[in-house]
Amino acid sequence: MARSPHKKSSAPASGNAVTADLVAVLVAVTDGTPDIMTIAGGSALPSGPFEFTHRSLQTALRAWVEAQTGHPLGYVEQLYTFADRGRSGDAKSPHSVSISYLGLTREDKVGEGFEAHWSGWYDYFPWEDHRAGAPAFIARSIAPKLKAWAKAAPSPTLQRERWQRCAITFGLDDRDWNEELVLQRYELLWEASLIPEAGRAHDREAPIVPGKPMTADHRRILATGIARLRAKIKYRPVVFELMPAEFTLLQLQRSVEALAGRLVHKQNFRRLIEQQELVEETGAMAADTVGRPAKLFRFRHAVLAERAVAGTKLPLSRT
Amino acid sequence: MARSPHKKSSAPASGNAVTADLVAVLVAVTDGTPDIMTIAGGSALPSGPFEFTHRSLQTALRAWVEAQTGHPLGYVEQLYTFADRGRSGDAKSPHSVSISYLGLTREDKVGEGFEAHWSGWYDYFPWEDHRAGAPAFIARSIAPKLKAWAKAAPSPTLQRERWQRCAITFGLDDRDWNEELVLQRYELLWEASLIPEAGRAHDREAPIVPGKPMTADHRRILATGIARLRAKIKYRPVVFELMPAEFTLLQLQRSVEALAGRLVHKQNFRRLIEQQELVEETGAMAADTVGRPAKLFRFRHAVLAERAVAGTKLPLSRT
DNA sequence: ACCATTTATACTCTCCTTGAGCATAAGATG
DNA sequence: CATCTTATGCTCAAGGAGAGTATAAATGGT
Repeated sequence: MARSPHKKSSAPASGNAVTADLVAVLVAVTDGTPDIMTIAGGSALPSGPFEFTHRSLQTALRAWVEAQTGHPLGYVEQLYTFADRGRSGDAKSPHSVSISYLGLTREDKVGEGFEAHWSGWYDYFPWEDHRAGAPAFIARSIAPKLKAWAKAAPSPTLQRERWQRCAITFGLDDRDWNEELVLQRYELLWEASLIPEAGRAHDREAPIVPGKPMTADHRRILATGIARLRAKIKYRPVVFELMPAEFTLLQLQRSVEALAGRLVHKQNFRRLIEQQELVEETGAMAADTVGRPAKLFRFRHAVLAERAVAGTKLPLSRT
Repeated sequence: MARSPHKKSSAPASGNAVTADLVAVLVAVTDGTPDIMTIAGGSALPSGPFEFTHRSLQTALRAWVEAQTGHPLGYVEQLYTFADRGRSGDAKSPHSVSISYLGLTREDKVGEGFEAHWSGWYDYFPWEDHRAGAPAFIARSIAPKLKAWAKAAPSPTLQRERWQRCAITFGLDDRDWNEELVLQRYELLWEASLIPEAGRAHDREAPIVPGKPMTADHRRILATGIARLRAKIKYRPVVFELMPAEFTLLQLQRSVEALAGRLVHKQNFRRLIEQQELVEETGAMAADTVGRPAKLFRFRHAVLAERAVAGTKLPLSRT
């Protein structure tokens, strides 16, 4: 950076030209399955160069997604910006800045003629789904590999620190599982060379953990998006962006659980939703259900005005 | 964005070249005053083009700041990325992408020969300091102007919505003050043309609110940084990045209060800090104090390992 | 020496939230 | 009609948060 006081207009004549790319984590929930939009057979997130014909980054993203899926994006939030030095080894390759976004959409139809389609996000992060308890392969497969990695640290102190980190992020040694640590877990697995994308030559033989890989750092971006969303649903009414116009409280709960990757106490969930007046009855009842029919609710859009900025609560502890 | 699946390397030959700028919100706290680093006589945040000789954006920022102040940056976090279409009207001006960062630093010395210096952040946002209660000019000056703006809306419904928004963000009509809504307040004042930076020609005569303006959108970036920091101190032990090696609990409390812009209950503050084992006694006592001398504490760096990712609590309600 | 003042520090108390469980209602199915 | 399934209402105990009381340890003035 230069010392000169804010002189954007006097742009450097050379060397600093870059391209700007957008990368999108588009989320939808269908029948309790959280999906993300992917291209290239599920091996990449949708991405492309930013066109400066748009007013802003967000506008560009919305326009593109809406053209792609035919549906408006309910909620859009910027995630993170990286700088890439072009492909390694290829000095001619241009520098680029990648700006990633999280987008929530209600429907999961993808326009015809596009190669984009929806993939379940737990295909990429099977260890993140704790709705049926901690997946067995964490204890059976991941934990031992992490232990081996921790043991491989040069000093006993470092070994202990590594293992402590593993135990915290993966909820080992009787610790609680923290569903928000998606990115930390991914980065830990990367460091331990348990992720194919990390594949350094000398680690080719390293044992690998389940989960579908993605191009470049796309799985990391996805992890960032999931982490952000899991944190956000706890204090902002964003879940509703993923719901149909009318829904039962159980459907709402299932969506929250799908995102959080863990179950919540049903009665407490209802208590919180109702006491916050986030929803109102439509008067109708859910059709063709098993068991007692449930009331249908709709999101009270008024709350967006009442406390567009204020909080929401969900029975997911925020420790 | 293009439909092509992830082809960064096949960069567009034209039109998409941009420059990347970094903008920094650097925060330090001295004697209960939160400061930010500014240039150009306090009218701009430090910024400059990103040099691709650095490994990453964060590295570039750190290097630059350390060169500038001679001190390592304790904590760095990305804030937001904007795209600018060059200066309006100047078609030749290059497009640019501005990436803003929040940085915390312990000392507030600025290297010699630089024009950078520290400014109190409440100079720019006087309405954000509620440590001595709500500033009188909010009720006396801001609220009436906001009310006038709300009344100017075309329909009664819109008038009500506008006013509701004002009341929520500024804690009017007996609502609670929410210190995290820094950005929302700034944007509201902007919309109401009460901010010089908003200055549209036809509003030149509009009454203006106290607070020092900044170049371009720098005050908005600063608002983003303050908001982020106010939110962060509630669940991450970042305050310590701003403290000297040893401090009393009151000093720590004053720093938190300086950032949050509001007072906290002393006994409860201590209770929380101690029960979380964030600090440990140094054994020494504070010198030359008024009143009973206080024990000196230091931050327990171990907690960064123990729960690098886990939470912290402060007696600031998160409604 | 004594007192007012200032800050430090230890407890207590009450209300609210949260996590969890029990009980009952209202449908479908055989 | 018994049983299964989901919906929905209610209670209870433990912990946390907000706020107040009481006491201790220093300083400076009279």
